[in-house]
Parts: sequence; structure tokens; C-alpha cells
Amino acid sequence: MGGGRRGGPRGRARRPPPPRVPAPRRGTLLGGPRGNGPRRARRARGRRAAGPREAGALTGHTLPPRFEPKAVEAKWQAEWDARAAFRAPERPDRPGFSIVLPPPNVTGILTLGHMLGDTVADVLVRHHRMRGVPTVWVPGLDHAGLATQVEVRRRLAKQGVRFEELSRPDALREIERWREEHAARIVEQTRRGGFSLDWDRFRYTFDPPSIRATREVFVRLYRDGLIYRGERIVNWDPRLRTAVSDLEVVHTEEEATLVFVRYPWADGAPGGLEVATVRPETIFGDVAVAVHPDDTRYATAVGRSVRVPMTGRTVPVITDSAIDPAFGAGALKVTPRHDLVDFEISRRHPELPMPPEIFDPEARLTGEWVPDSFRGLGVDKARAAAVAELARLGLLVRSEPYRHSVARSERTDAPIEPRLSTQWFVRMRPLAEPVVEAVRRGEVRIHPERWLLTFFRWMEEIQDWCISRQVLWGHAVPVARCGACGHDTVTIEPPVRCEACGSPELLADPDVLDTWFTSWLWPFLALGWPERTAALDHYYPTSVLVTGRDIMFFWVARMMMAGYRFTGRRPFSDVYFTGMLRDEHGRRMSKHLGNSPDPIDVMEERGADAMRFALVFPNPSDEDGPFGGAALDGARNFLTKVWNLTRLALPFLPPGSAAPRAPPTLGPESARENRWILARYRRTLEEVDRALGVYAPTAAATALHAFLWHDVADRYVEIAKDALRGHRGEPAAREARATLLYVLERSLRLLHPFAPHVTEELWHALPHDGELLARAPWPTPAEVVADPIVEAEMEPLLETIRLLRNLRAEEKVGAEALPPAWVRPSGPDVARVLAEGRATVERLARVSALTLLGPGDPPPAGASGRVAPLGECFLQRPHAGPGETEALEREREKLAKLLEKSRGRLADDGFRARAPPEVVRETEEKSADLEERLRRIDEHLKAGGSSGPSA
RNA sequence: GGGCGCGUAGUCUAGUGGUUAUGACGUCACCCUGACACGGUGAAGGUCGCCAGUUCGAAUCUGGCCGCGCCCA
Repeated sequence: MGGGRRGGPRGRARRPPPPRVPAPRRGTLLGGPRGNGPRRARRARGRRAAGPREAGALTGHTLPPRFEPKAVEAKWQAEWDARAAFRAPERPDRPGFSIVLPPPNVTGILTLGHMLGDTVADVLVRHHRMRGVPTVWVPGLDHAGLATQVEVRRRLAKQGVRFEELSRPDALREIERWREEHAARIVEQTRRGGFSLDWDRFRYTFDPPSIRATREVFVRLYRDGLIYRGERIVNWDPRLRTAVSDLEVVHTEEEATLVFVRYPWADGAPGGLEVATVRPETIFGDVAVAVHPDDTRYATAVGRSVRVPMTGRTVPVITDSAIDPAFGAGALKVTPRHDLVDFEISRRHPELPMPPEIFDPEARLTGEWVPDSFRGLGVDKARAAAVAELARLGLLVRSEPYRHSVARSERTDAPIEPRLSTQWFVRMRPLAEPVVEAVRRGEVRIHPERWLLTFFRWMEEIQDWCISRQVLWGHAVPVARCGACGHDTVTIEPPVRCEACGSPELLADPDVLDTWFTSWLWPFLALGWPERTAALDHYYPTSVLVTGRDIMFFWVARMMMAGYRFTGRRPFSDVYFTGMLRDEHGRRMSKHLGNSPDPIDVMEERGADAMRFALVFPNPSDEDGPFGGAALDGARNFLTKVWNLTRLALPFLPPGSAAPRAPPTLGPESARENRWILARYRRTLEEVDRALGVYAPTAAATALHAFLWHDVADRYVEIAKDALRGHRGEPAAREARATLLYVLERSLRLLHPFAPHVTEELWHALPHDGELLARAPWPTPAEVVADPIVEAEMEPLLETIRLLRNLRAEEKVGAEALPPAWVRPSGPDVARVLAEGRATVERLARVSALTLLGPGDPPPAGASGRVAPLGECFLQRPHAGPGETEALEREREKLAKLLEKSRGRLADDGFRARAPPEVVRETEEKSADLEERLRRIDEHLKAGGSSGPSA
């Protein structure tokens, strides 16, 4: 039987008493490791102090006993930079793979959400680069004019400075200061992640080429009639005093008060019309009261006039089908300058006047229609004052609590004030149509597909885009208005004369453009458009856009529109939406909430690789999910496992070992575990390629995690250890060592896109070809033969070990004991495998001798048994008397239920008649097998848990 | 109010008509084993949200209900 465990109890040297050292300081950022008290920490240090064996004594390669990410990461990032590892070929001879990084905006620092997108993109980028595809990944930064101004304004306010009171140059200087600080931090965060960006191509949405491109796009759309200037109700942010787009408004349910107000008849008749409103402060701007044309309650009121409360004005009662008769009293006050619905009603009623404004840009009551006592009041004060005044006048009928949806500015949280204002708009429908068609044709694919419906819905209901902003910082609207004739001259280069009348008296449009009006050009802008650059020729259309789905409309949809409009082509073939990360309280992580840890802190604490791996595993990167200490611990533990696996392998590699150019040649005579791990490796590689090909990084990471930890570390290495150590002869040692080296070296390549630093470090500790793993070729499955037979053959071997270990635990066999064991195989194939693997079973199950029983042999006396598909297993009990039967009884119950189910099915004529014959046959076989196993279990149980009275 | 999506061990998750429903974290027991206690071994834990239907057969398909989430108004 040979190969059993050598030398009983370990001759472990008595350690010196552990030195008294304080527990190492652990971070608290994400909860820290659990259950890792001072005891363990002390032990770890004590052990190190006792002098660890040199890991790489034979090869000269050494690895420290513990993976310390910081130094390793800094080293390889510098190395990658120094060797320009991520510089894309300028004029590749093959189709390339290209990604533009969604440019983060300079508003603040990056969140873990950004790291998620960057990690997914980097996995795809590195995968392609290693496969030899010319690959480029372009970084950039977004100026985010409005958002940045908000932040700068907030910072100044803390210092007691009012942004609006700064001179224009001073304000711009403050913004520039902000930009510099934050740009540096953002770049640092991204670099620390180890993302393989081509930094030489870094672009900024406010650099001179972007300014030119933005002007050109405006001019082209204007000349095509797709940009217009118009007076519309817009979403007005009174805090910033600018218009914002629909998408920059968030609606939330809030508690308010619905006020019922009586509008007296103008002719002095008693009573009046009852009008319900949540905004009594807008009464000053009323021009009518509207009712539904079919509302019989008001049939006689239509055409009469009512007096607007608190003013002397009278207004008509009109009809409009937009009125909901069920709301309030069924009568609506019409305030066209300050409400979208009211504005539309007034357009259908041209006889109504357009009143003067009643709110100034900061939403304070103003203008000739507002009584003196109300002027200057903000919305809240004005509302309270209006209610009080209505009560005093006896016009307040009643008030009731009312829950409704309130629009707030995403940036400032200020309640949006709908406001009639002159702005620049883009007609979106003509731009959207080709995009919808392209997506329907499958020219641009969306992952995960379930977002298609949301995407289409928005595209079909698309609204014109308000692109002008009344803020300081941003791209100027490229329009010059003539002081003489009023004509707008719209040109790429600022004009000197009016193109209509030639007058030099030109006034630049004071507004700036929405940041997204530049960002939507990003996929081609980042590659040099509108210049016809080599990058554009070779890398456009880009391959995939990876981003959070919160900007699906803001950005992704608009990028597609711009792509088709300005380049005539799709901007990318695929879109991958990452999920939204949630913090440990289940809230979405966002810059807005400030509940994302700084990624740099996470990387300091656990390492960039652990952060990256934790972002894609175990939670799917395309689903919303929690992110925290548990995932990070798991990732760190996994990477440590891989580290130690490599450390284990090093001493087995003879000095001067060559890099594994090909897998070891294995034949039928080779050790089964070697053939098996190669087959498992091949399967893993195929799964990783498949998963990455369908944008499923989590599936790829899961496959690698399972393979390296469970197949390689837990099973293969444990089985092969004897051979690796040379206990089974030199040829066996050579074969096992070559197999381990090959599998490990190739696995590091597969893991590299996910955890680039640690794999690079480990790869260099192993014999390898080439300068950098980052530029090493991606393995091909064809290098290794598929071998499903050997995969199946390993099952009974592994299962026997598990059953015997299970019996050990059940029967409380002491750790040092080596009891004998028996197996009665269910068939000749199992018998052969177990006979060949006897030594493996003996060593791993820690049994003295494994005996194979024939079908007629009696069960061994004083042994406990288990029944499984592979046959029966027996282990000698350490004590006399009945053995444990609980597990057997549980098994019996389970099998009995299954048998019942199978029999029920077989008794059903419909099943026999309609199910496919092979399913019927399988069910019959299963049924017979279950009967046999139950019979054996019953035998064991009858024997009182021991396996037989005789021997 | 409209639309979309999701409900699988304590938590997160794989599984798109036919093996005893996958894995991770957590839990329990034993173990500091010549890589790893950031570890090893074994175990426990599930009426696949509920109800009906389609089908020989449903976690999987259909409908309804309940719960949760997101988007839009």
C-alpha cells in the first residue's frame, strides 16, 4: 500500500513563547476582519519569529510568506508605465479593440461605483490585449460645468463668500483651482486601481479640440434645423439661477397641503368657484380658471368671470379637456408662466393674456401683478402669507394634507420652479429614430438585455433637450446676436460681422452649454474627431461602453445619437451596464450621498487587486448589490490562497527550470490526477473565454475562483503532494511538477485581467517567457486535450475520500488514528479506479489500509458504513457497540422520497406514453438504483449501525 | 397613477421544462497538518413568495395575488 502518511505525530519543534506584541492595527473602514483577535495575530507573528522555511530554496526564487499588496502594486504599476505596456499601436494592421473611459467629472472624487465600471472594462481590455488584439483604452475627464459650479459655490459659502458676488475672472479662478485639485485626485485614484489605460491619450472635455468640436456640432445642428431658440417652460433651479434639463430633475413624494380657495364671482353674486391648489402663492399669476368641458357641475359657470383672490383682477372661467374633474373640486387655476400644464392650456386659449413674471430668477415674488406686501417673499414665506391672507379675506375654504410628487434639482436639491424662459433646444426625435432602429437591428447590443425595454420606452417618449445654462463655466453658445438687425450669426470661428447685415455690432450669447452637449461626442471626440486621425480610422467605432445604468439616458442614448449623426456610424457595438453598489445599510452608493468610501482607502487597506476582485465576485457586476467588508475579505483570502499556492510550488521547481511552453505530455499511464487537473484547466479556460465573450465577468471570476481554490489547491495539490515531494519516484515527481507548473503559470494568465498586480508578481517568481504578464499571450484551449472520461473517473475517488472522512467525524475517530477501511464498489469501473487510487485514498482519508470487497464478501465487523452511488464504504469504529446511524437514517429518508417520486412517475401511463424514451429509461434505472441502495442501508441499520454481526 | 424588473437556506447568488437545486458568506463540530488559521476537514441549513393553469413532468412557461426595487409622470 505504500505512500501512507509518514511519521505519525509531527515532530514539531517547541516554539519559544509568543512574544508579547500588540495586535496589529486593523483598519475599521469597512468593518475590519471579524474574529481576528489578538490571539491569532500573536500566533502569526510568533511563527514568523520562529523562522519560516525558505520557500524558494531550490530555485532561488523566493516569495515572502504573506502577500503585501502595497509594495507589489506600486512596483508593477511603475513597471507597466516604464515599459509603455498599455500603449496602443498607432496604426494596427488588424481590427482593434477600443474602449473610451466614461470621463468622470471633476465635481468630486471617484466612488467605488467608478471602480466597478473600470474593473469590468479593464478585464475586457486586458483579455483582448493578451489575445493579441490591438487594444486601446482612452482615459479622460469631464468638466461638468454646472455641477462643478455648485461645488465651488458651496465651498465658498462655507467661507462666507457669495459666488454670485465674485467678478467673472475671480469666479473662473476659483473653478480652475477646484478642477486642478480634483483632477489630480481622480487620476491618482484611477492609477492606483491598476487599470490598463493608455494615459498618453488622456483627453479633457474642455481642452481646445473639444471646444472646437463642440462649436462645430452646434453649428451643424443649427444649420440642419435641429437646434432652435425658443420660449418654453423649463425646469428652473432658483438656487443656481439656471435652466436644467429634464434629466437633472428628480421627483420625490412629499407631504404638502392642498388648499381649497374660493374665487368669488366677478358680478358680485354670492358664492364662487372653489379651486384646489398646493401653490396658493402663484394665485397672483392666474389668468383663468379652467374646468372640464363635460363637467355638468360647472356648465353654467363657463363664460362667467371670477375675481382672483388678493388681487383686483377678474379672469374668465374656461374649459379644457386636460382638467381632471376628480381632482379637488374639479376647477383648476391657470398660471401659464409658472406651470407646464397651465402653459399648454394657455396656448390652446390664445385669448388669454401672457402675464408678467411673478417670480424673479431666485423664486421671490416680484412684478406688477404682485401686491407690495408680498414682493420679495420666497416661495415658502409667500405660501404661508397667502394662506393667512386668504383666511383673513374669508376665501380659504379648507386645507387638507396632501402627498404629491415634488420636482427637485438633482444638483442643489432646490425645488424646481417651472419658468417660462428663452433657451436653446435640440430637437431629439430626428436624432433618436436612427438609434432606435439600429438597436432594434442589433447593431448596438445592450447587456444585460433586460434594459432594452427601459431604453426603448425613453427613446420613444423623448423630449427636446434644453442645452443652454445660465452658469459661468462651460462651452459658450457659439452665437453672436447682431445689435443692428437682431440676426443670429452661428459659426465655428467667432464672427466679426453680422452675416445678414454686415454690422460689427455683435453681442455673444451669454449662455453656456450643458456639459453633456460635449460629453455625448465622447466616443469619437476622445479619438480626435473632427480631425481625421489615425486613432479614429483604426479604433472607431469603439467596441464596448461600460458604465452605470444611471446615465443610460443622460449619456449612453445621447452618445448613440451623436455617433450616428456626426460619424454616420455606431459609436460602439456593445453597451455594458454595471449594477449600482449599495452600502452596508442597503443604500445606493453615490457621490451625492457621500456614502462610498474613497477607493484609495480601500486599496490601502486591502489592496487594489482585492478591491477589483471583490467588485466582480461573488455578486454579479451587472446587478445592484451590497459591497463591503465581506466581499473584500473573500477576495483578499482568495488572492492569498493563490499566493500560497505559488509559494508551495516554488521548492519543487529545479534550478533553471524552463518556462512551460506546452503542457506536459501525458498518456494513459500517467497519474490520473495530472490528467484530471489538465482537463479541469481546459474546461476553466473555455468557461472564462465564453463568459468574457458574452460580457459576464462574474461568471469568469467564479470559474477561476472555483478552479484555483477547489480543484487545484484542495484536490489536486493534496493528491499530488506525495509525487511532488518525490515519494513516488523521480518520473512521477517530474510529471507532477511539470503539471503543477504548467497549470499554475497558465492560471495566472487567466486571472491576470482580474488581479493584475499579484499575478504579475507571482508570474515573475515562476519560470516564464517574456517581460510582462500584462503582455503575455492568452492561453488557447487547444493546447490541452479535453478529457471528460478522466473527469468522471475522479468522482468515485474524491467521493470515497469524502465518505471516509465523514465517517471519521461521525464516529469521532481521533486525529492520529489510522483505522482500516473497506469499499464495495458498485461496478468494475469504480473498482478499477479505486484499486489504482488506493494509496491516494489511504493518505487523504487517513486510513491504514483500504480493502476492496467483492459482491459476495461479508461486510466487515465493527465497522460503520455509508451507501453512495459509488458503492458501500466502511470504516473501522474506534469503539465497540453500535455506531452512529443518524446520517444513515437521514439518507434513507431522502432516498425513500426520491424512490416514491420515481415510482409514481413510472406508474403513470401518460409519462410512459409521452416522455422521451431515454427519460423513461433513466427513470427506470434511477428507480432500480435507489431500491438497491435502500436495501443496503436497511441492512446496515438492521445491524445496528455496525455493518454486520459476523466477520 | 403608468411602465419595467426582481422574489431560490440567516445573507447574497447559479440555475430558462426532465440527475438528489449551484456556489460564496455566515453557523456548528473537529483540527495551528512541511503553502496558506486571510487556513484544512466534515456537517447542519431550502414547502425555489402565494394561488391557479399549461404539460406525462414546472424553480424554470402562462395568468392572478402579495412583497420589494427601479424608471417615468
